[in-house]
Amino acid sequence: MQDQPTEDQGVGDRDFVASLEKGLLVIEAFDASRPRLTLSDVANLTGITRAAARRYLLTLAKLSYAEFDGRYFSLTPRILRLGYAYLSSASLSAQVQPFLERISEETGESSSAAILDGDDIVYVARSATRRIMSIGLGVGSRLPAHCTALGRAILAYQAEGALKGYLQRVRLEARTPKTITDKSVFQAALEATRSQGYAIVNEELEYGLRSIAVPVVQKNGRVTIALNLSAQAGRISAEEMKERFLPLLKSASETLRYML
Amino acid sequence: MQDQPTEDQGVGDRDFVASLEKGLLVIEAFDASRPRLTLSDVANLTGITRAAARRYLLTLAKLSYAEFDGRYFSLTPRILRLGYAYLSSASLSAQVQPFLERISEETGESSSAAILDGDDIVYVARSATRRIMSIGLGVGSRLPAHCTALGRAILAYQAEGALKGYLQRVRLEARTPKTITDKSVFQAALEATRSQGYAIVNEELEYGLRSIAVPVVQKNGRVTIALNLSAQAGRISAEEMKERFLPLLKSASETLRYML
DNA sequence: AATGTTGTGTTCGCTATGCGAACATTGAAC
DNA sequence: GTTCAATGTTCGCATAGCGAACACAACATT
Repeated sequence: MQDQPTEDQGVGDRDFVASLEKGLLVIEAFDASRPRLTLSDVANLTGITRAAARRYLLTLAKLSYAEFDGRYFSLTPRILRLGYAYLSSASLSAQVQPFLERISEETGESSSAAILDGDDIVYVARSATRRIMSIGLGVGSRLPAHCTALGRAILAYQAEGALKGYLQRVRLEARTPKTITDKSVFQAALEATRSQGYAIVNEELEYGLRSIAVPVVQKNGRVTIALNLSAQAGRISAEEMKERFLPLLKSASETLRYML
Repeated sequence: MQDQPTEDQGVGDRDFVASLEKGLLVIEAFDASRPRLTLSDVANLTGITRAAARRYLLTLAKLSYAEFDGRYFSLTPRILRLGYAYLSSASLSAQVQPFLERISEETGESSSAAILDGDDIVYVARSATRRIMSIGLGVGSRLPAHCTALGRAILAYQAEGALKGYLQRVRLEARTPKTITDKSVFQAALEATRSQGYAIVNEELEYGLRSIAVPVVQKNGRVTIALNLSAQAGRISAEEMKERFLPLLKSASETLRYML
C-alpha cells in the first residue's frame, strides 16, 4: 500500500516477475483507437524493445489470447476471461444486478453500479433502458470520478488520508462548461454529498445528462460501491430526481448494505 | 501459422514467454466460486509450484492488479483493464449496442449479441429489459454454445472443418430435459438453422426461456457474431417470435453486415 | 510436553530463459 | 539502382526466474 522507499527502477526484486508486467502492458496497448497493432507499434506504445514485444505477442497468440495475420496482431475474445474472472469473483455485479433491474423497471431510466479504481469509476453492473449518453457505456467502462455522481458518492466517503491524496493529485478536467474545475468548490460539493447522503451531478460529464447517486455503506462502514440513476436533463428536473428516485436508490443501498 | 508438428510440451520455443502464460493462468485461477485464494490454493489450481505462484501473485499485487491481506489474495478492479481493452478495441460492442437498444425498445424484450470463443458463447453487448433468466448475465458472461440460440446461429455458419472438430469433441450436456443431447439430432438442428437463416431454442438452456437468434454474415462471408431476442416461453410462442421478432433481427443483422 | 505430521510460506544457488545488440529484410524515395 | 529508414528476426550472454530445500506454524499422537 504505502509506497516503500520507492526503489523506483525495481532494481532486482527477487519476487517480481518482470515478464508478467510486460505481458500485461502489451495487452493494455490495445484499445478502442488501436484494435490492430504491428509488433513495432506495440514496442513503441509500451516502451519495451521490438524483440521483446514480438515474444509477448507470439506468446499471446500461441495461447489464443491474440491473433496474428502475418502483419497485425489483435486480441481475441478469450482475453475477456481475465477481466471476467474478477467480475464474477467479486460477484458484486451479480448481487447488484437485480436491484438495478428493479429500479430501472420502476423508473424507466437507466441505473448503474460502479466502484472506484484509482481516480476512475468502473461500471460493475448496469441496467440500461434507452440510450442516453453519446458514448456507449457498459460493464467495465471507465469515467473520471470527479465529474460523475457515482464518483462523488464514493469519494465523499473515502478515508481522510486517501481523499486528501486524491484532491492533491487530481486534475479537474472540464468535460462541459458546467464541470466543476475549482478545487475548493469541488471539495465543498463532496462535503455536501457526505452530509446529505447523495450526489446529484448536472451536465458536468456530458450535456443533457443528469445523474443522482448514493453510496452503499458496508457493514464495516466503508464505501466501495455506489448506485445511480441517469436521465436526460430536459425530461426530469433535479428536484424531481430527488423526490422520485432518491428513495428507490436509498432503499436498494440499504438492503445491499447487509448483503455485501 | 499452421501448427508445427505440435511439439506439445513447448519444449524450448525461443519465442514463448512462459512467465506470461503462468501469470495469466494465475489470474484465471480466481473465479466466482473462489474470489479469495491463498498462495498455495493458486499453486494447486494452476499446477505451478508454490514458489512460482508466490512470485506471480506478489507481482500482480505490486502492479495493483491484486490485493493481499497477509494471507489471502484477491483481484482488484484494475484487472478489468485487460478484458476491456479488447471490448473497446474490437469496438464490436459499441457498434452493436445501439441496434440492441432499438430492438429492445420496440419489442420490450431483452436482446443480446455474442461471439464464439472455443465452445462457449461470450456476450459482447446486451440490452436487458426485465430479468428473464435465473442467473444474471452481462457482457463477458459465458454459456455453452450448443444449447443457446446465439450459439447455434454462429455454429451453423462455421467452416466445415471447424464444425466437424466441434461436433467431435462437444459434450451435449443437458441443462433441462428439453436440451438436445443426441449428436445427430443436434446436427440436424444446425442444418435447419443454416437453411432457414435463424435459430429458435425452446427451454434447452433454462426452463421458461425461449430465444431466437440470427447470424451476422460479414462481407467476407464469415460469421463471428449473432444477435438474439429472449422472452419468457409462457408469454410468447415460438411462432409469434418468428413473426414479430425475426424481421427486426434480420434487419439489424443486414445493416451490421456492412458496418463490421 | 515432547514428537511426529501435514500444510504453509520463504530462501538461495543454479541454469534455462528471456534479453537486446546486431543482423536481415522490406519497401519507399529519388 | 542505390540509399535510407523502418520493420522483423536471430543468437550469444547475463540474469531472471526456477524449485528443491528449508523454516515455521498448527494440529494430532503418544
